[in-house]
Formats: sequence, structure tokens, C-alpha cells
Amino acid sequence: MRLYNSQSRSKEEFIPVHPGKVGIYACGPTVYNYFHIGNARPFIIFDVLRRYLESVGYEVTFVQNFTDIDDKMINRANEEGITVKALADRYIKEYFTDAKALGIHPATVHPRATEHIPQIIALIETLIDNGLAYETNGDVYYRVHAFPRYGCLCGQNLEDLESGARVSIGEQKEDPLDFALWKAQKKGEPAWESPWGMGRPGWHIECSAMSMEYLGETFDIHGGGKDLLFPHHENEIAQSEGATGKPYVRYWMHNGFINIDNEKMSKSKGNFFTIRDIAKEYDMEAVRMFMLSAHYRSPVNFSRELVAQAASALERLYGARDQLAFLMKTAEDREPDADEQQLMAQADQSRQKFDAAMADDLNTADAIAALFELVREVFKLPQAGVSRQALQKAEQAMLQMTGVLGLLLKQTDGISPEVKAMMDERAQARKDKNWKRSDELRDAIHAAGYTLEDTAAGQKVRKNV
RNA sequence: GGUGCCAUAGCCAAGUGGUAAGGCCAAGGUCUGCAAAACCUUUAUCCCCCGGUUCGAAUCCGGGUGGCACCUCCA
Repeated sequence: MRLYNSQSRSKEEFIPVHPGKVGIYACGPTVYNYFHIGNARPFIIFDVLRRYLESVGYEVTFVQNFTDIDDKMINRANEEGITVKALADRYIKEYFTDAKALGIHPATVHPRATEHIPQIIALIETLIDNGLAYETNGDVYYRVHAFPRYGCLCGQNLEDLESGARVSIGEQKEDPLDFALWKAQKKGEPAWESPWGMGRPGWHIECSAMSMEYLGETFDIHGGGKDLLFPHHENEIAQSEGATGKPYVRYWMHNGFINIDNEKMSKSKGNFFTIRDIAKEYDMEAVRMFMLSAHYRSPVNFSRELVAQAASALERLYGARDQLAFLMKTAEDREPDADEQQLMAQADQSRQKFDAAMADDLNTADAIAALFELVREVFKLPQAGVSRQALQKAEQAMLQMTGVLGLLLKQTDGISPEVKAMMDERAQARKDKNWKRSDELRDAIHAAGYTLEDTAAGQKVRKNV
């Protein structure tokens, strides 16, 4: 597999630290609210990366943290008059609800910052011992100038970075670029005991501490949104490598942003959507399809029309799956004929193209194209009496591909006895050429939530979207 | 100011040296009692513009134009 590494700015062959195993750390949400459409992109992308790596045989340890202590958490908790812990518990629960709707598997581990205070403190102490951090008035800062490689990820030197830096009033830093590792307690804030007094961890240090806790001092893949490249990930490198003296991460992956109607999503512009908002209007699986229809590094625009397009494409995919299941009922146990052999060849070809696309820096758009090439062949099959062997091969290939993408997650529901009765009555009505009654029943079935189609092999139902 | 990204049909989007994938939408046709779904056909002589390299470029190089991001704990 080849992955684009943000650090080298080029695609590199993926070679894991430990053969057969992959460690991935993805920056998770700050749990002060429902997560938004922009958060959803990396969650879905790294879920697909993980599914893909597992599908080709890797044992994957996937870590995604919850930031459950920071300024936003404290402010929100104060607004609502609840504790930071209660706020975190609530939105972590909501995270899993939304993630499930989007087809995102739970990570191997979902560490919370507040449950790793000892590891964080130990890491800061090491940095102080190494001369890379200093304490002033209960705050601890990272001494950026003491880490020669600072800027290695974002590709900028200290002088250039400094020209854009600004200092907040009240901070006693040696240098404007120095960043907080530990913040002394302010009135009314949650705090933990430390060698520097009561306080709480800075944002950057939690990811260094938790990633190394679960994945080791050097691990394979670290990802997040492009905006995290600087300063968050740059700081993680400074912290981790400054403490261990070893390379921290082999491959840095960063996803592009989602714009709303060609504008950056922001609360001030009023174009800020949480997944929970979108779920009221759209099928979450269509949102996933939308996310995978473009390459993960490109910026994408999010709009109502684009989700509708994704929903239509997804419907075609479901149609193909249902068609295979439908054909299976009349499948024949015999050798495949020429057309059926072509279907089987297409199944192999699609799989190959799919794998090649995924192996090329997770090119989901190209992979989906390969999937649809098989879909087209499936629809060309006769309505009944197809070779079972050929059907099974096509179905297996299709489900393997959709499984990697995390699509086609909905099961086909059983039909209720009422709908079944209406279908039976309609079958008789059609036999009697009673078209009026037949159409009435079709409308009634539609109202009951199903769309009816007449095929050579009888009536076929599918659930309305 | 520093650093980087992007520009492909009505819409979305792959393709990074060998002659334009796939999806959505649209039109015509086939099938159907009528539908629906599906299938067939049509839909970019051309990939923002101008130069250059090359037998050959959407793909490489230079210069424009337009859009965007990071440098502000926003994925």
C-alpha cells in the first residue's frame, strides 16, 4: 500500500513497524457538543483505512481519543451548570450514536484525556528533565527553540513561524511559539494534582501521552484534519520525540476540509451543521457515500444536492444487492454459461481494480467506480434461472468491496404479513387482469413503506428510501 | 508577509507522459396492462489561459488568471 505522507509531501510505500500489525492514532472530538459534518470526514476516512487494512490481513490497533478537558469543555459546562465530567459523558454517548449511524466502527481504544493524567505528568517531567520544558507560576511550557527539528512537519522554519505568532496577555513564555503543556488552575476549573501544583493538561500533550500509551513510542499512522498539521501535530512530534529521542510517527495523514456552499464552515457564518442536524433531513449512509465519493485529501463542498446524488448512487448499489438476493431464489445448480462466466470475470476484475485503488493512498472514488462496473453486470443478468455459482461469486465480491467501504449496512427487512397479503391479492388481481384493483394495491403497499415492481419472475418489493 | 493546495462534461469526481473511469441529472428507445427498476443509445476532439519540453501532455516545466487552506487549541 502507498500512503501520502504529509511530512514528506509524497506518497510512500507503507511498511509497518511490526510486520502484520498496524497502529493508528486519529485525533478525536472534543466532547462539548454533537460532532459536526467536518468532524465526520476524518472519522469515516480512518474507519475505511482501518477496514481496508484489516481486509488485507493486518491486525490493526486503532486509537481515537476523546478530548474531555479544555477551554471549550469548561465554558460549555459552566453555561449549562453541569460538571465537565457530566458534559463529557453525555457527548461521548452521543458520539457513539452518531458514529454508529454513519457506519463507523468503535475504535480499538477510545482513551479520554482525563483518565491519563499520570502519563501526561510523567511525559512533562521527562521534557523538563531534558531541558525542553519550563515551569512558570504553575504553568509549564514547551521550549520550542530547544527542539531543533521544530517545524519539520509543517515545513516552516522558526523565523517564519514566529512572524505569525502572537502572545496572549498574561502568559509568561520565553518565546511566543512556546506552547502550554500544563495550565495552572484558574478559579472554578477542574484540576489535578501535579508537581507544579493543581492544574490541567494542555491540548497537545494528551495526544502524545495517549498515543504512546497504546501504540508505543514509535507507531505507524497518525491522522486528523489538515488544520491539525500545525500546531497540534507539530507539537506532538516535539513532545514525543523530545521525550523519547525516537521517531514518533511513520506516516502522517491529513484529510481535506469540508466547505458548505463553497464557504468554510463556521459558527459565525451560520453554516455550521452537526451530524445530528443533518440526520433529520438525510440518510446517514448517503452522507458516508458522499464522503467517500471524493479523495480524502481534496477539499469537498457539502450541499443538499450532493447528498441527494450520493443517495441515488447508494440506491443503485442496494438495488444490485437486492437483485442478487432475488436471483438467488431461482438459482440453478449448473455450470455457468458464457455470459455468467463474464460476470465472474468482472467480479475478479472489479475486486482487483478496487484493491489497487484502495492501495493507492485510499482512492475511494476510483474504488467505487470499480464497484459500479460489477453492479452494471449484475443488472444485465436474466430475471431468473442464473447459475448459483456465478451469483455467489458476484455477491461475495460485491459484499467484500462494500464491507471495506462500510456501505450497504442496512439489512433487507422481512415483509409484514399485511404487505404479504396485499401482494398475494395483487398477484391474483393481475392474473384476473383487474388492473384497477392491482394499482390500488400497489399504492397501498407503497403507503405501507414498500415499492413494488413486476418482473418476469413475479412481484419484487423493496423498502422505500 | 511565510508555507502549501486546487482548477476535468449540466452537477459530483477518478485519471499525473500514450490518446478522457465511475456516479447523479437529461433526451430517445426496449421491456411493462400501466408503472417502477433495469438494459441500449446520445451527452468533454477535449481537461482555466498563454508559452515551452516531447514522436506524443489533462498529465512534465515556466508564466498568468481564478479559488482555497495553514501560520489564531476550527476536523
